[in-house]
Amino acid sequence: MPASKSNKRDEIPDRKIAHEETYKTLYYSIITGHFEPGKVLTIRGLAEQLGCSPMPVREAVRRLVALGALKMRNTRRLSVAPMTEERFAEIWSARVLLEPEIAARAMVHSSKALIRKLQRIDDELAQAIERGDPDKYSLKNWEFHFTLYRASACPIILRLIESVWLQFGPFMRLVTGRLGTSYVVDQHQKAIEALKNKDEAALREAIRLDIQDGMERIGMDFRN
Amino acid sequence: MPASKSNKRDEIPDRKIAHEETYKTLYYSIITGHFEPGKVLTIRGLAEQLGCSPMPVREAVRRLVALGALKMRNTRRLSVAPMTEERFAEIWSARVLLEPEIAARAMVHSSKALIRKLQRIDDELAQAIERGDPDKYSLKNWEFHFTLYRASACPIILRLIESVWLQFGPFMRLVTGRLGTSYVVDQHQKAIEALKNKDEAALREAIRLDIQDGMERIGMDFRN
DNA sequence: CCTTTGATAATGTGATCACAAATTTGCCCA
DNA sequence: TGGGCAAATTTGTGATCACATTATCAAAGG
Repeated sequence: MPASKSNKRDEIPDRKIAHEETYKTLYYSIITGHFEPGKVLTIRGLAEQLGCSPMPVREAVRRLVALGALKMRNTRRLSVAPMTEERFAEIWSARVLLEPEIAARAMVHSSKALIRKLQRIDDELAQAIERGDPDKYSLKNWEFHFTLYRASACPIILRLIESVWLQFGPFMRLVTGRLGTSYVVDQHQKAIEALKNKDEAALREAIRLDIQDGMERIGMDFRN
Repeated sequence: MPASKSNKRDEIPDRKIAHEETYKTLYYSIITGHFEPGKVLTIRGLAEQLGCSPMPVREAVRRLVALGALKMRNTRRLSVAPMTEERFAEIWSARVLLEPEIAARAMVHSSKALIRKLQRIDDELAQAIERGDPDKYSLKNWEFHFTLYRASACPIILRLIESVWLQFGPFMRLVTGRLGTSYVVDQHQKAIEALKNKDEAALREAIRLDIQDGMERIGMDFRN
């Protein structure tokens, strides 16, 4: 403990807190589409599944309800947020509103290291598509977007986008099943190119089209 | 219980749930600026203050942390979200991004009843300014915006805006003190006019300017 | 065979207790 | 008088129990 006045910042690595770990587990499960929309959950059930007491699950669930990922009905029934056509359209709008903007802000802080990282993630994503691995596809797609968005250094807007992703994540489960049946232009590559060229308009457009492609593919499944 | 098949919808009025009531209480306190940014809070302290056990407070706090209103440091220290210049600028951006958009969507569902309601709220707001009542001013300003935004029938985007307001709410406390010292153009009236005329561009601009006025007044206090 | 109606099981909620970690206090020493 | 160290308090976290309410399901009734 060299400095006493400047070291008041709490930079403790990260203690293992059960409800935090529980939250992360549920977070990734939801955002990569492992939960079916509307699926009924129970706190005790999740606790047993995760090997902990109901207490940490209660707190993690409360956070996810606050973000709109889960829904707690007034009949004391917990479920994954269901999807309706209205919700779907609104999520789409919110994504188009927020994500091109944060991508543009990320470009300011762009670096060669970031571009390499994004390229590597997109390579792995392409592999996942080839191999027909929907779980890995979802994960890598999430990684690509949030690696880019995090570079923006806009934590508040990032949190808003996280909330939106948590709400349509369960819906991706329905689309990942028919992965690879329809070829899509790789907007991620266009985004990387735009980053290299420092072309903000092109980046915004690439993100917007990527959202459109993804949501249209989900939307196909939605109307059945 | 007349219909059995159609009445499966759970329209139970609203049971009194302690942690829900606690959340609402804290929500209004934060969003109307009753809490100082960075102020240290304790779960037990709030529980005693609200006259309940720590349990409901824990759940309410967890929700508010998820929305960015409160901050839980890894040293187990709970506080109102502090403010920095970067956070302030980002909140401003998020507001300009989201609020004119949702206002425009509200115009589609606009009605004479809505316009009357907004006019009444703005009258009360003007009274609050005259009387130098900062608490009522904050409340009525919140009422005005969210009454308008709720009319958009966009619950997801509305939740995002709620999250943003919860994050700059505590900061309003610093500005409401010098209420009335500087005259500002009433952008609310321009917004109401735009609603009457179904002029989307004018409504967007009124909301944008209202945000700008408000944030600039807050920003003045911020740099001292 | 379908609907209704009991009883039974399961669930979210709230309270209380135990504990480790962090903060605060108070004392001592230079 | 000022700064550092250790005791004592406070705090968030996790577990467990009790309870009102809701969902589940089998049996009775039409």
